Amino acid sequence: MMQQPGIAGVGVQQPDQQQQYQQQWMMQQQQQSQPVPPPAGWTPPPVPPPSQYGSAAGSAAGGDEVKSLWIGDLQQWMDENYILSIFSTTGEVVQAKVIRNKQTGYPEGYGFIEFVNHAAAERVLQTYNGTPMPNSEQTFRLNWATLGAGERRQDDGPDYTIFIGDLAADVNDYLLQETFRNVYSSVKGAKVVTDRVTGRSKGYGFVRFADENEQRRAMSEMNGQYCSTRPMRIGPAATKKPLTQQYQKGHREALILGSLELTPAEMIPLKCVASF
DNA sequence: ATTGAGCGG
Repeated sequence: MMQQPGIAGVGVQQPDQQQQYQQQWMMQQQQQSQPVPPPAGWTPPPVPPPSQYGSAAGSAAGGDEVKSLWIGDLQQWMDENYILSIFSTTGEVVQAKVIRNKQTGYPEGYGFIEFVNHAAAERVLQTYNGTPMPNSEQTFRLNWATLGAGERRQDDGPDYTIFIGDLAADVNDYLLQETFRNVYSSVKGAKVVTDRVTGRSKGYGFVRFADENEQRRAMSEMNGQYCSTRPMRIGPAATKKPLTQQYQKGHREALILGSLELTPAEMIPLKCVASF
């Protein structure tokens, strides 16, 4: 019905073609260690030079407004030209950047898109986030670029998160979020966990609430309810907490045990580790 | 597939 945004300018490939591209790419990767060419059949459109706006426009008026979006879930062949071809149609993109590993030169799977102003960035965020990416079976994962420099994400207070399992393959962030937001007003966001390489859903995700009571209610009320074609399985979210630094999986168990009860005999090995 | 995490220059 409504026209899909973002596919203008880039031809949509059939799924089997897409598979071929990916296979081709994989084979190429085994032979060479160079950045990846775009899929055959995809030609980057002409791109306006970034210098057209430059840094002067950035600080000219309202230097504190956030004008950049973070984009994630990028396939390795999705380069700056791919991004620009999608978002530069309005002429409001200043630059796009794909972050690459300094050693290997390979894309890290995310990037940044800078716009002429905050409003332009917000339009793109609202329009494209969660919609299909051209030449891909994934959907856009966009967010404000705020963590590095610039402003901080708004502090609405703590998040109360639940775990959602048994998700159908087609459920993305947006659908998951809307499923809960239709019932609970304090839903702050949702995230479906995807495979870094394939971009496919892993079948589970998380929903964050601002209100602890709604979190509790959702745990019982939404368990077994349908999202897309399958009933959800809801559970408590594992603590994604500060978890001081280097303590990882193996140690976390010991830490959790330590916070409960430990016999003196059990304490000894921990003390030994800690003393060195 | 069943407990995320990906924010530079």
